[in-house]
Amino acid sequence: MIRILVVDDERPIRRFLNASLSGQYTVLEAATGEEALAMAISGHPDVIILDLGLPDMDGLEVTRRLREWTQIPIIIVSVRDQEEHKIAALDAGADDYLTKPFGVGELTARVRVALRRSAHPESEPVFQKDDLTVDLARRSVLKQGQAVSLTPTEYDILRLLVQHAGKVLTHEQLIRSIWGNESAKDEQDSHLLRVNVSNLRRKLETDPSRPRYIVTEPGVGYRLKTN
Amino acid sequence: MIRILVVDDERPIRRFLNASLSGQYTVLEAATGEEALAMAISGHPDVIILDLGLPDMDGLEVTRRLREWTQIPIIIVSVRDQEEHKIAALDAGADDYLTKPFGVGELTARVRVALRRSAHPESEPVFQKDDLTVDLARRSVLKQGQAVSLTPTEYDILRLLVQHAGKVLTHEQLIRSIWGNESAKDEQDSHLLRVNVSNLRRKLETDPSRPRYIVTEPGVGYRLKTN
DNA sequence: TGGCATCTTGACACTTTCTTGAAGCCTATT
DNA sequence: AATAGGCTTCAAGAAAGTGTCAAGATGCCA
Repeated sequence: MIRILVVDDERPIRRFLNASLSGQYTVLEAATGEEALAMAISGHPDVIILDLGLPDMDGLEVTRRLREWTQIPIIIVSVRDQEEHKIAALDAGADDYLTKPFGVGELTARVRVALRRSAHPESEPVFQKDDLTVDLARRSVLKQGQAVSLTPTEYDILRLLVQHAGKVLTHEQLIRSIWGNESAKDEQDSHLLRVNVSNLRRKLETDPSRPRYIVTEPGVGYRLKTN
Repeated sequence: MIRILVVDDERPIRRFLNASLSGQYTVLEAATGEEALAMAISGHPDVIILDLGLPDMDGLEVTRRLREWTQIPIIIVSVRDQEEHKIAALDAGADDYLTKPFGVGELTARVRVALRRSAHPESEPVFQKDDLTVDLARRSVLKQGQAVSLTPTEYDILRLLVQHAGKVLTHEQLIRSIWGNESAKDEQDSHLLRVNVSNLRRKLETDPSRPRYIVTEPGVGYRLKTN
């Protein structure tokens, strides 16, 4: 049975959507952003219907957090009708945006569209090599089974490396992804990147001077070794 | 350049959409269903924006005909606001449905969503001969399965050779591509190129004095042997 | 407000790569 | 066989890139 995660803080709406969908799908529910993120991992939904107005976390943030590790279709459902909200949500990684109130028929039609496309199998969002494990879904990094605590910037770098494991990420790609799209060729940013990679290696590598995981591609960038 | 096919029978609307999109995309236009189907074949669009109200053929029919042979994303744009129209279009194979009037920002955002999804299948150009493997996507070079580390300049030369495998690259072409467009016929640069090719061969060839991969075309340039 | 973690910047040592000159090697031609 | 022109190799100083430490900023939370 196809599984749909409904995220909305208002109980009546969850009940309504549940009733509308449960005939054809297995419906999971979440009332907060944190719950949504947890359910997305444990519940293995095939589609997520997400309200933007959550009590603990903005829906946009939930979308971004999900997109750090999964391509599960996200259909935004919101009372906010302004164009900029729609654009922001779609660019944050959402697949569709429906303004409340909407017809159940249209919603299910858009769910069908999302499901039609997501027949693609995708790789596990987990990186494993030797004694290092990175689970993007859980945001956990383990070294010899021990949790490693990374700063947000360090985690961002590691996440990008994991998402492109085996491939070289150029300095520019990393800098753009982490500090924004502007800064093109700033020596200061490159330095900042090197410092962060150095810190990251100190936490992850057994011997930071001879990296096994994050290897330098001189003059180009960094790469996460897959073997 | 990414190509978008705009299908609408009203000239002003086509012009408007063309003006809105042509900054970032190549815009193709069609005014009728027949034209749309023909353009979808000949124009190789990456996205189709389709009005439902066409003079010769219903937009739904166009959608179905397109879906008989292609998965190009179709974004419906229509004045019809009733839910059953939306459902019918989405179930006919459309990816999205926007009701006129709509904001250009939202349209382009939804175009980006469509493109984001279809961007995935990337062909990875790989050069393989005997015990040498060059994977441009991963930026990896393998000799007998062993990773070979190249300097940026060496890799640049090899990349160019791989991209034109089998063909001769003149000294001038190589020098221009690697060190910039100025230096035309400088003996110093030619020497520099020879030194780098020599270093490259030392790393790649089993017997650098009798190259199997990078062969010299005397007086002309270098060539990567394909067989 | 102070404490805390993180971010940012600067300084410096270190490593790799680039560039250049010199010398030797092929190969075709006479 | 000698020669000339282009090609290859080697070596070393110059230039560029990289890693690390540590001291200010900055921002956040209690």
